[in-house]
Amino acid sequence: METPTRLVIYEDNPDLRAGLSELLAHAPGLALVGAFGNCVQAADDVRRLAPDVVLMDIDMPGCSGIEGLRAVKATAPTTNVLMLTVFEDNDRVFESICAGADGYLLKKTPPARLLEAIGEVRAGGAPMTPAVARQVLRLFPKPAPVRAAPTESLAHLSAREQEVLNLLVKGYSYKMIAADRGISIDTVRSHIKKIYEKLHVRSMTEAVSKAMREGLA
Amino acid sequence: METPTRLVIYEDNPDLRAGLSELLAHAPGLALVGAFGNCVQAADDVRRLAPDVVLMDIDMPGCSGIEGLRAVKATAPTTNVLMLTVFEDNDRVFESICAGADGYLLKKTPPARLLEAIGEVRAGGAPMTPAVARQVLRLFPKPAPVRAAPTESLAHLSAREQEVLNLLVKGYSYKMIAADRGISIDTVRSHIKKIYEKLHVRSMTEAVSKAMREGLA
DNA sequence: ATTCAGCTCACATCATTATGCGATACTTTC
DNA sequence: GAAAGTATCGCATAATGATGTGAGCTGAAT
Repeated sequence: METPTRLVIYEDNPDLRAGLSELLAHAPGLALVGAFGNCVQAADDVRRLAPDVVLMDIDMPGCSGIEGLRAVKATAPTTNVLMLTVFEDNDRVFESICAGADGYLLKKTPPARLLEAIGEVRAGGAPMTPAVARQVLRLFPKPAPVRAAPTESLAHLSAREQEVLNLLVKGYSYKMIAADRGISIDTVRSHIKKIYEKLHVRSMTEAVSKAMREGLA
Repeated sequence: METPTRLVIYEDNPDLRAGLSELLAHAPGLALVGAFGNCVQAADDVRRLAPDVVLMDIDMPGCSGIEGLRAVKATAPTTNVLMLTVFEDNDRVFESICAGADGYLLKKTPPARLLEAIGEVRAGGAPMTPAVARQVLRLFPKPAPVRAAPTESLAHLSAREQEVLNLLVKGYSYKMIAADRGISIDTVRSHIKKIYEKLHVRSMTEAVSKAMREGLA
């Protein structure tokens, strides 16, 4: 490790930025070459400073970290970008991943782990907080194979209810479900009523939409 | 955490199985309730032993760990399954994820980290070796373009029709769509009729299901 | 032994959807 | 300039869905 890893930080909170800079500037094998409070000039910064790794806060006012991520990746695709966030927000995890983030850490990550993560990403890994990793797995499109581990809300459904919901997703009507399962249409009604309660929806369409979004693809 | 975490191990190598058992049997907060050399009876084992967490070796002769994973998830979807492997093989990572694995660790993972991972998965996380995480991320951006280009059938819809279909997917009723777009409910009917013709469906649910499958996620 | 959750069924009533038929008007295309 | 496609609206009827209330049966959990 002769040449140190060139590092750039984006973090809007001045205190936190100072803290991170302090920590990382003196770490062996690292060279902190820039620390910014916003990422409006990210493309420029990256071109000029040629960092190996970028730490990008995702929750920044004005220009969000995701835009910053896109700018960095558009300018220098090989730069490794680690996203930092306080939230485990589903949407942003997804967006970040689609935009090519190389890792995703919560801000509460201890400093030692942060240094470790920088090493890992340089070694071709993708450091992730386990909680985030779980979300990533959930987001994962589940094509042909057997689906398992339905999402939370879907998990409260009884076996029969999940069965009925599956048929709804296939476009079955009450009548068809009753015929298919050999039960009365009133029983189907009963199941569907419970499904609605549990999923907090009020129509078949909502139920189908929710079910598919939550993994019953 | 009064009740210990019930644990089951699948690992074909007797030495390694013994080692793991030794390690985990005496760990605080853990109760090792089973250790098997193959997973042909996985469904049965899980039903009988009701484990909270399963450690599944992915490289087993006869019945692969992925089949074991599927069996476990099919029998008890809430059981957390951690996959263990020596290889960072892309296909198997992918298959495991699709089958609902809750974590993915390399066998060279130090024992301490393994214990940590069990805790993490119980806490709703998805522990992953960084190298595996990277692969998972790589698998991601690819499905995205698929979604970006709506399938043929969806493309035949006029702008207005796609608009209406989008609202259907959000769970809107005819009435709500009419209000939202400032058009009469009969116009909504008219649009929806055409949508049905073009998509070859006969109900809102079918339309929603088809729309979501074909990219309107 | 009792409670509780899930599965089953019934009846009633109102709201919403599905479908057919028809009409006017505007654009784009041939 | 006619034809084709889109967007708009109206009316009517039959089918389906949404919701409430109530109730018997089972098996698992306490």
